[in-house]
Amino acid sequence: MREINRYLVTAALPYANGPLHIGHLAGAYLSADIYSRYLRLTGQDVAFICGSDEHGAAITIKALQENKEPQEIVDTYHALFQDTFQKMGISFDKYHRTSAELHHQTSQDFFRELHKRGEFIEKESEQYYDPIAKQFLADRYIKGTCPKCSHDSAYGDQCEKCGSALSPTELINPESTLSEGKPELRTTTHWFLPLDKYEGWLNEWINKGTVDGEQLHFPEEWKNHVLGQCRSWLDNGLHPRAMTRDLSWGVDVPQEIPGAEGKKLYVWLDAPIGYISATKEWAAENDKNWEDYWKSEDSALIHFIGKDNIVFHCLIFPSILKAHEGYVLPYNVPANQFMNLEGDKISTSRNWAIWVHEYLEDMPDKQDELRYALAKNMPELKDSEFTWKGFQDANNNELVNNLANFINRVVVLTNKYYDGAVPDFDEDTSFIGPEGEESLPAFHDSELVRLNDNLLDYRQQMCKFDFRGGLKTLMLISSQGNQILQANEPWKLIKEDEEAVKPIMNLMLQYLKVLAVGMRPFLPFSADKMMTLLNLPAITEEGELNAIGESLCEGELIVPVAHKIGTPSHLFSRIDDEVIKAQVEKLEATKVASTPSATPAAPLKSTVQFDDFMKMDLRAATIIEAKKVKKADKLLELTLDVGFEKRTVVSGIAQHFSPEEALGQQVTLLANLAPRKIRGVESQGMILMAENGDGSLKFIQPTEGTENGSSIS
RNA sequence: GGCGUGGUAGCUCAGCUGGUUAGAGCGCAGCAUUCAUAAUGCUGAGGUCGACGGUUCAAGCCCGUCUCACGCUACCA
Repeated sequence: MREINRYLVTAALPYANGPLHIGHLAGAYLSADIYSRYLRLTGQDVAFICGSDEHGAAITIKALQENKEPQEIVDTYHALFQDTFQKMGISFDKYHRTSAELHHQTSQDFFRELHKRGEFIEKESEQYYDPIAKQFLADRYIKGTCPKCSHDSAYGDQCEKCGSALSPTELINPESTLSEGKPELRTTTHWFLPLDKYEGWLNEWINKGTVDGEQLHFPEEWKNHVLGQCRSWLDNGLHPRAMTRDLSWGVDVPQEIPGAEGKKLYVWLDAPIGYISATKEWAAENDKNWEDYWKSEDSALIHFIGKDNIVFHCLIFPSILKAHEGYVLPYNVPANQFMNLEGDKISTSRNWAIWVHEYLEDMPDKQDELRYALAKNMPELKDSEFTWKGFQDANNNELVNNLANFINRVVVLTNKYYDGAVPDFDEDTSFIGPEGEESLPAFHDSELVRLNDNLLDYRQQMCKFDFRGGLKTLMLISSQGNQILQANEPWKLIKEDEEAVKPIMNLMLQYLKVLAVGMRPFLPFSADKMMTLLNLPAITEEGELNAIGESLCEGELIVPVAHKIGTPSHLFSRIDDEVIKAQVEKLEATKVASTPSATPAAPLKSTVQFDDFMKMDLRAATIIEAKKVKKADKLLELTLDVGFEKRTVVSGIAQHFSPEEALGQQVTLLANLAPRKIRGVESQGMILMAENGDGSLKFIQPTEGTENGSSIS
């Protein structure tokens, strides 16, 4: 196995079209930060890299909606991200952005190299082109009449009214949203990465960790859900994947390549290369060589991501790296699952989230409290749940009552008995250990060893990405400190035998330093306060953990005798019920605010002529049979009584209505829609639905007394 | 629909390659204690380990069926 001498830690690039919520932190950033800080404490060479993902159609759309330039949108969110991460203590070595010139160059060079090597397959297809704007149009840039509901401004990929997924060529009267002109079909070329060709080595690499027999990682160290997802894809066979798009906002395909005009790199190619360009920028600023981190056999590349990104980071990006040659492949991808909030999925669109920038305003200087609550309950192996009550309990019962209180009682006693100076002691003085065990000669030494054993447990857990376990071990150290104090009762003992108190208090002070350093990855702000409290030099994350471990092993003190500590001050404070109640109410209020009236209505579509409308034949009809379409989650097969005949219609409403609910409903039918086979069933028309702001669907129903088959106009 | 991952005490979660009475933290009850932010310590009560069936001397852990949650994917005129 190769030796590892440096680590490149990445956290998923956040997409610059909305603020960060606690799910983002719990999913990738906090884990990545904890791990990076931990590695630094063990003296490792670490580059912790991230940046804003600023390209893609979604950002252009948002810009259009808000009547802004895409650059304005990404500037706003990039600034917000930077600020939020910095305030939360996420210790990126470099936080970059994909709109940076360096990134454009880097990703273009990458594409060039792959192209030169002949790794791409070129595929032609017919696509709409706007002759006025002189570019191919992404699906989202084409509007037209929905063939399903006759909604007159359906997008090329989806009709927002009826929710149908569309392909641009299906639209009636397509129109470019850029120029409002009529687009024409033209042949366009795209470059595909033939993932199917890589199946062989990917299989070996994922399942055995080897490439050409060389051990690159250990699959048994990877998380189950990560391996499972990868194997699932591999077993089902991979397919070529387009690496370019016809878009206006993104990284240009190198223009010297024939056919590149108007083409942009696919964001999923562009984004992970952002890790590379960010590393380059960092290296240039810090007198490092970026290639050491990306191209050297003794570097470990670790991607922290959420579970929705697994395939990309475990299969597609590695394929890209390998096709280019010279790059290391990921050593581990410790993807987290998702964090739910108060019993519900976190949802940006439903505004069911705790926004980190708002938290920072509402709860000033409580970054570590949030970091603790998230870390303690991180979705490392399965989805987890965040509740405000849980947050309060974790703060009050664990941070305040256990940790901060332990620290405080030690500092108070030390100041009271020894005027703040670490006491010297007779090594043969005995006392009681945390489990109430009998004291032995030189007990203090063996207690230091025990402390080190805990530290070793902690280190092992941290190495295995078991951060919750590591945090728990630290809290155990704090608990054991409380136990030792309780068992020995120095406040009583001091009246009978002053000498006997000294080894106990000395040991407790050693505990405090271990806690301060060990907690640094989780609670960076508080760890610093602890060091100040102990009047010790600030933690620089340059191998302090190793130094402590070595000393403890040898039975040496890590806080020397006679060292003068600071005066007591509280590390954490209680969070009252009212504060929690206010947050819960704020969250509940978003549920009300997200009701249809508060959701912005879909923009009006462009004007149509009367004749266009008259082309549609709308009829009243009643659903007389309804059943689920097999092998389709969203489809109901409906039989409609249209008065003069019966029709079969397949409709994508199964997730909103059960067959029983649909049965007997009178609906509006678009009767002259061209028939189409869906999942083997011919659908003769389409029923009209209204979509509310919350995404729920309602039938468009004639009032009572309407006869089936009557014409609607 | 296919594939993947999970469903363990009131709550949030651990349980390695199957092995004696299933664990932790919080909450709850009782006792002890006061140095400390009404903090701490000890003891205890709580689980048919999603359901059913199977393999085994032995299953939370293996196999099958089902169910629920989440992710990826297909479908969505």
